[in-house]
Amino acid sequence: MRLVAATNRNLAQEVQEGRFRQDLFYRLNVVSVTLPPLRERGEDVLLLAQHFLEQFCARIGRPTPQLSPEAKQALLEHSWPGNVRELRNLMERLAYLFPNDVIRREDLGLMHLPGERPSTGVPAGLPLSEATRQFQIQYIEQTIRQCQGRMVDVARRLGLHRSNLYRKMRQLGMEP
Amino acid sequence: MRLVAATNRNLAQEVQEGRFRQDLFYRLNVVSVTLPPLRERGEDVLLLAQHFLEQFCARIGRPTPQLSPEAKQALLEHSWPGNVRELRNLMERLAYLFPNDVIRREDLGLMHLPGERPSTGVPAGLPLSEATRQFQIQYIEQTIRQCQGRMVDVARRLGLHRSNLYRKMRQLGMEP
DNA sequence: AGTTGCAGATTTGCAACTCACC
DNA sequence: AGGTGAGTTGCAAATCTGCAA
Repeated sequence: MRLVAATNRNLAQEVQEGRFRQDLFYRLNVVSVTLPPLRERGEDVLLLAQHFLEQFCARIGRPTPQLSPEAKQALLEHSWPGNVRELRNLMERLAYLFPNDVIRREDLGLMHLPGERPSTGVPAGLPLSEATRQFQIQYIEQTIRQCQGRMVDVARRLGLHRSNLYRKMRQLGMEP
Repeated sequence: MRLVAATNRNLAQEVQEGRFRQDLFYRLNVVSVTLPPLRERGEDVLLLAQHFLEQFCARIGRPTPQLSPEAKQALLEHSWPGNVRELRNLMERLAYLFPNDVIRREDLGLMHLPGERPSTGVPAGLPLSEATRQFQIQYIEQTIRQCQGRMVDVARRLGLHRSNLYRKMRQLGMEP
């Protein structure tokens, strides 16, 4: 760990002082920029959480507590509107406020914030068929709106034959 | 450019398989998060645009069109409130909607906005099949993350039989 | 605009299988 | 020896698609 941390310092420093290859820096940049937001990074959330927790606990000189399985699940399900910053702050709070051996789900105090939806606009946990159904309804409705109801245009934009557009709509249970 | 994508994949993979220090990976991420937004990155916008355009055109098997000088100028002047994601979506739209040799400034339709962000997380104007493909990729990836890679659980949550989950993933073009 | 019939393509569930790991 | 989980394959049945009417 010490070694890696040192590497990091050097890297950031090199970049700032222009000794680090700009194209390599660019690569890293692209890699990172292309990375999805925290909520889409799955297990990384846990790795990061662990990392922050250790870091803060070490700073204030207390042993690092474990995250309970339920707590981990909660971390994975949270949408992290505040991205890494939010995760970091949460871990800091935990390090200070919960001097237990194990961090439980309740300790996190995450709860679903209103307006918190997965990036797809469709709630998680549904069967794929149902999730897809909801998505397609939204998508078709949106297209109908954009074509102002002209179904020929709608069908063309959706890449469907007219007949199948109607069939699809009936199958999805949309009436108008 | 292709190399960058490959590098990214490998890096993420290395991390997952534990051969790449997780904290170093985290460092890279932080480095990137701290980087200036797209609008301040000058010519990178054009490089990225070109890259995405090639990528999407290749996927649907059409020759890559050129960006006219005016179009390039427009790309550079745009403020990219949606960052790289927005740029990527735009190039995808172009690949599908404008089968011309040259993409003109008007084709970009940048000017207006920022209301046009669809609630679905998938860009508008795509064929339903392609839009659905993208949605399902996101949805499945999200589920895999929440199940931390245990494909039995993933299949159960998606209401699919395991075998069909794998078939679906291959059909959608997701390998890892 | 909206429907239907039909043939061909796709997708599904299911079971059975291999492979690896412990 | 078990036991678990990943990943694949062969069918037949169900579903979806394009086309023409």
